[in-house]
Amino acid sequence: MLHVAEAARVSVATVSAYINGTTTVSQELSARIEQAIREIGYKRNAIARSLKVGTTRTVGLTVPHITNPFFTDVVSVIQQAFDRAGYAVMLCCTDEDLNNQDDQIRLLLDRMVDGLIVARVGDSAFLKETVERANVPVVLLDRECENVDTDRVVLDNHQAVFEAITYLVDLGHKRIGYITGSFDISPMRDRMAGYRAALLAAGLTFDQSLVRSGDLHEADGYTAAMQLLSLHERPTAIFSANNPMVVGAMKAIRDIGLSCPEDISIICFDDFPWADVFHPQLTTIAQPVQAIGEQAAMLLLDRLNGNRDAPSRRLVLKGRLMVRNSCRPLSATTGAATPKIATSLV
Amino acid sequence: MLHVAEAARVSVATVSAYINGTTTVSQELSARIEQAIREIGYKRNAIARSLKVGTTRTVGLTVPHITNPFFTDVVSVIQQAFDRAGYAVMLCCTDEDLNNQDDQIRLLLDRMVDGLIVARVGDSAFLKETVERANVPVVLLDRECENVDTDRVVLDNHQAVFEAITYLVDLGHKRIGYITGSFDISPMRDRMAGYRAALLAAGLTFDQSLVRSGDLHEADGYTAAMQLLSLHERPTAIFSANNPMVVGAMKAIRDIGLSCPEDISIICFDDFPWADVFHPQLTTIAQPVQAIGEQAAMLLLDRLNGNRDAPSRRLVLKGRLMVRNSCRPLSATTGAATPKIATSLV
DNA sequence: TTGTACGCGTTATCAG
DNA sequence: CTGATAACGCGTACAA
Repeated sequence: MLHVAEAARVSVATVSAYINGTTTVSQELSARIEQAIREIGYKRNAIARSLKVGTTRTVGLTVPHITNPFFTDVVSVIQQAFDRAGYAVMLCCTDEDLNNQDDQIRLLLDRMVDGLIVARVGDSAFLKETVERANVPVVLLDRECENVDTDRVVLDNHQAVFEAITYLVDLGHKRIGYITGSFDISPMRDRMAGYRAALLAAGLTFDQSLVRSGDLHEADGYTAAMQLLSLHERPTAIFSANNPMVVGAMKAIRDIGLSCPEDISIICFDDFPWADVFHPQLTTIAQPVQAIGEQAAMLLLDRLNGNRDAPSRRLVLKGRLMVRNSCRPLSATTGAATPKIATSLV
Repeated sequence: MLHVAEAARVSVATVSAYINGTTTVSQELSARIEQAIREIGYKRNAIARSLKVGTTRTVGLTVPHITNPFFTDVVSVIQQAFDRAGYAVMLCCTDEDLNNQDDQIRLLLDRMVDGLIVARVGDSAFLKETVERANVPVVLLDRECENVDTDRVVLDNHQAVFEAITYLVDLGHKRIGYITGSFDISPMRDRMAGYRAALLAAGLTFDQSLVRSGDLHEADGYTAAMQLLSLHERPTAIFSANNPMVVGAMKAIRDIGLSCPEDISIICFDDFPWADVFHPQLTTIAQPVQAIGEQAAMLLLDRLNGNRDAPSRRLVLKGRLMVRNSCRPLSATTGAATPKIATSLV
């Protein structure tokens, strides 16, 4: 900028005023400055600017795994929204690890991000502290954080799973396997609650042996499904609480020599682009990823635009059951009666 | 830092020296500083530091679409690599738009990123200029940029497609439809060249009417496949030059009442996690995403670590044909003979 | 309308 | 081993 000022034979203050439009600069000087800028190829240094004005026009975004199609989509939408608003976004993946998350948030804060969107993992005291002490707005995504008072956008997980399980029950299924992640994140708790509520509403009893817990990865889904399918009294349907795990479950079904939906019905949480192209066309619970991403961005942008003192907002969106063809009526399920026989033998 | 200095009754210079280990600080002062830091909860301001030292420990990454599974994976790997190295990464999606790309690179440069990884779109004079003028190291990813002298990691697209088409030819296919993106990016040119070379090697003649061009999106694949399948002399196999377009192609096949692999064989570029779980299990060309991401990160990190003057490096990796069950011998293809009849009628 | 002087938080230099 | 001071590049009172 100094160079520009010299080349244009004006002061740096004038150049700054011209660039930021703070005050009107005379035609003549404007022209000289404009030319000098072009000649020098001057670019304003955003870092120096940030140091002065205390804002970086950069936000931080942390998600567990970007390869999980749900997060892929949400990240994509959020990125676009901030791009439009002239913000850069720093992306971090926690890999479901609390220490990573804390480190990354620290990293982001050190770099003076103006705001943070986090799909948290675990119960982070540090995150809570950040929300309360650091003066950067934080919006929580997908996963609740009960003891933290800040903006958030979440799904009505209970309702979504209730609907899905009820659909299965209406098809006649009574033994519905359930593959879940650890209950230290709210979606897993709420989804399980939806499962139990649907069972209860249908007059079915909850059977702990039909529930298998994993760590949200494909391999965990595989193991869980293997165990479920090896049960004496095999479930006739399986619900997977996330997408990567259902891939593992499908592989288990294949490896064990069964097929879907003939032998077993499948529903999973989170839709994906291929769902209605390949067979079986999976019945899924689709989250409104577009809305989720846009709302999260909107909440943060609103704070960034100055609305700091409004009480924290909680947006809860609805999932949608995408009925395709991975579920069959119990009566049409191969060996639907076998379990009964097996049971009576035991 | 000033506060810390005051609280510890030392100068800021000493605090800085202590924090950075620039010079040894006496036990006593170290203790006082340490305590002051803890009490104040002092965190070093990375922005101010960047302004002074001229480095941000942040890199920029631009890709066309993060929802394209290939880029999802590569971004994930790159993100992890830089995370390990203590760098933050700013992610931008160009949406295959040259103006977006230029804007985003400018944005990144303004923020003084230490380096750039770009899966470019179009022929950007600005990108070329950036590489030559700006003194930030740039590594090109996936897409070549002939007239730009910088590090890059690309795939041997020619060989990969040659192998895939040859596989199809060996199955007896003679009319192989080809769905491509615009030829202004190198992979599309090279893949097409591989297609033609394979045809030539097999003594088959290239038929322009079997080639359809789209804009890399799912919808384009749909349109292209529809046109191909409506040809009087229908192709017996289709190759899609990327992943999103094959999803569209599969939908077209479904909507037109055909099925894969019975009526038509399919191969597409880029593998995806579901490929071997659902039917048809798509035969694909898998790129070594892990290696691509790691190498790209490695190339940039090497420059960042001071190796600035080495001549630019070009890493070319090999794709792998993942043979599954979306391709059948021509003899086993339903209506394999029909085209001949149709032709003779015309 | 334009210019001067100062501060943002750090680090590097150099004198003590 | 420590401290004063000058940058880094920019924005902004305030004075002219």
